Amino acid sequence: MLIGELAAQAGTTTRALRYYEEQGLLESDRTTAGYRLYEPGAVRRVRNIRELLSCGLTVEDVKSLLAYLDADLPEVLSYSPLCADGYGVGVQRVAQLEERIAILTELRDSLVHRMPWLAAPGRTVDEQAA
Amino acid sequence: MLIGELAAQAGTTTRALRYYEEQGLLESDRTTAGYRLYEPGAVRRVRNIRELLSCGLTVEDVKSLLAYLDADLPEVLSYSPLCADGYGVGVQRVAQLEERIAILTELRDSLVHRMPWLAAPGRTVDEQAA
DNA sequence: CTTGACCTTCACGCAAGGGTCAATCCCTAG
DNA sequence: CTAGGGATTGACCCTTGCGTGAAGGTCAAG
Repeated sequence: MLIGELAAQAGTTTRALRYYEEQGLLESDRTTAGYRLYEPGAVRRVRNIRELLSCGLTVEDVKSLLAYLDADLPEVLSYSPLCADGYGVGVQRVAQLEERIAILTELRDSLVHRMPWLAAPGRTVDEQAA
Repeated sequence: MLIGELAAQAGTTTRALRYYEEQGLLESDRTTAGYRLYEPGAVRRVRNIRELLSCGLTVEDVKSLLAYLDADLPEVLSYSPLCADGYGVGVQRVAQLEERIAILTELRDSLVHRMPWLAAPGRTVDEQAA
């Protein structure tokens, strides 16, 4: 399978696949002409990579989970001894996401606080002074 | 007042002040030698700029509020006819912040959903299946 | 003379790719 | 056998936001 077909089957672009390879998330054989050559299993691998990325993991995070990328991800993530590798990554990333959320929330609140007439339809601002 | 002193009094760096000027947030006279020369009022202006930025407004946002930067910001923001200019900016920026918060929150939840053993100490995940 | 503050201009940093380039390769029709 | 069109290659710059950093030069004072 060439890169174009893999991209199509995995629902992404050739550009992204080359990027993943450059980042060390993906490997490929080469034809004599230098074309990247993939086995059918690469489709699942790429889908796994993309799902993890879309969940908020970074390329670095995914890199630390390389060993599990060819398996069925939902199963592995739920039950397996990936814990040793995955637990740290997951905890750290969730913590980071929550930190970013907290920062943005404070930002939002401070903005609303500074411009009271904004009367946030969202939340807080001293809990709407309720 | 030269740029170094303004930076010190406003609690920032000379680099940032030149950057603000480059972005059109700040003006300066020049000495014959080309040194930036500021009036004492510039301190408040810079503080206002920095506060608005730290509240989550962008440089572009602040640019649209140029006319109010030399006044007492809390007062202006709370009561004045800045509304015309500021309301749109504020509403838009709050909306953008809330969108980013929503994106990150979904990301966090999807990650926790994928790695159930994370058992978020934070929130949601189907409200902790409570 | 030398130090220190100042000047401008260019480049870099993050994240995950997108866009575009010339050159090379493969397959097919004529 | 050959031309053409589509796919692929690596390499380069671009994106967003808010600055930071360095290089190389000018200015004022001790």
